[in-house]
Amino acid sequence: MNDIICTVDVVLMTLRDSRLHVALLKRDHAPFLGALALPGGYIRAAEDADTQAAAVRMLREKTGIDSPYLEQLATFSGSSRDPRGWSISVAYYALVPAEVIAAGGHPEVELLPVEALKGLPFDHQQIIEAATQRVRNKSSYSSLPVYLCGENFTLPQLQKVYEAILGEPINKVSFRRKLDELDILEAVAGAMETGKAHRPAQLYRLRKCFRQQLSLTGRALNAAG
Amino acid sequence: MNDIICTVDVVLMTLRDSRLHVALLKRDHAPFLGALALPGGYIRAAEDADTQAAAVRMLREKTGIDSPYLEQLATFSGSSRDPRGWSISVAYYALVPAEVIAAGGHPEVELLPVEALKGLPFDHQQIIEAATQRVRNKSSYSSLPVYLCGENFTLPQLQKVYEAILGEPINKVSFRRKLDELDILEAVAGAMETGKAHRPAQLYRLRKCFRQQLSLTGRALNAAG
DNA sequence: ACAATAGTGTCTCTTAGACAATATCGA
DNA sequence: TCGATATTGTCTAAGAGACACTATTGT
Repeated sequence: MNDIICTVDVVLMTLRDSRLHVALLKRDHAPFLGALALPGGYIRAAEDADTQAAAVRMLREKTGIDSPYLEQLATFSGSSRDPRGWSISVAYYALVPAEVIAAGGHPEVELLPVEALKGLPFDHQQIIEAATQRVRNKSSYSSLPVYLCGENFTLPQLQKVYEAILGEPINKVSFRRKLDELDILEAVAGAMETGKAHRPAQLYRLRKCFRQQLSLTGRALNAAG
Repeated sequence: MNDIICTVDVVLMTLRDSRLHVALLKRDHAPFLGALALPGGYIRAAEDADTQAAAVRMLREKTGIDSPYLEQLATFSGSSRDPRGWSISVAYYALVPAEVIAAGGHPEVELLPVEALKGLPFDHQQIIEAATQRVRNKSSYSSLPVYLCGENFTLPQLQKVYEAILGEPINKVSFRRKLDELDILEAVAGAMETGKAHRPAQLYRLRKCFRQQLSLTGRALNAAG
């Protein structure tokens, strides 16, 4: 029918040491055999219902992860991005807590900070930059960052996640007001103890009805806008 | 290499009678021969540098238009959207003033309101809905709607365009304050006359440096947020 | 002069951010 | 009790919307 190479790539992101990281894997095929690259591969028309399903399969096969949040990012294409020929890559991005990546049981997954990446094959650098920009932008007006937290988290923890992504401090009162308005979190019975030498923080979790959907704040969470 | 059908579809939108319209064409090939559908077609690996170039070509061939604003919308895929088999459609959307469509020299182009479409082939209805949502959303925080105006326009005209897209009235003072802050428009020498029985409005145009890029307002232009 | 809409000044109300007071833990 | 951080109350400042006043045209 045609000679276009159809693939899917997944930008699996997490927060480690207050910095966004992306999951990369050593390629086990030519081209770029052995190079660190995004988990991805050919769409299999016979088994994938659509590209989203292909992305889910790819993530599961290569990292052992089923991410609750997986969104289409954009499609990258052209004759020069893949040495094998004219290709299309439908890119997706996923956000998970760092523990989930460890629990995936694929120790070969490498986490690298999204800045200071270099020498990536194909246009993977560009794809990662687009994903980073999307996450930063979307975090400024939505509840996206909760997917980077574990199931339970405290408000100060969540605020630190937002600040890490947005790269600037957030007003504590405004932040809590916003989350209160959104009404997407619910307090968990027990407070966080961990033996910290200060007042313990209340644990929260995403309310059931919001487990897989995002909430928009309507206004930016940060000052810059 | 594979059996995936690779196509591009373009949602060409304009404003007519204060309502968003989409350009549709009667299909001249099977499947769905004769049905109204989005302008689109196969990606030609031999002549298209990438999918964006394919969309530009498609728009030019089928409507005679070179749109200054053409953005990737999303990619639609799967085994069931096209009766010929597993397919990928990279969808783009373009915004032009209604006059540009007439000037394209393709009288077979039909303009239909984005609401009340029915019986479209493939998943074109869904693609158009996604484009409509994107335009509405993006208009609430950017200068996107200027691409629906002609080269010169008055502020009251531009405000009516915003209001038509957003579907709600905008505060005049806030609207002008916002545009003033954005600093993307410049006054044109002559005022609008047209013999209206009232004070004439100043004509404006997009400043050169903003001809092809969008400006973000940082805050929503409408009340709802 | 009148009708009609453009353009502008200003007041108010909402909301974001600063500041600070209170609460609660471990040491 | 002290140090540290969580949580909450309140004041202030910035920005959006309401209102209304002035400006300019054709009839």
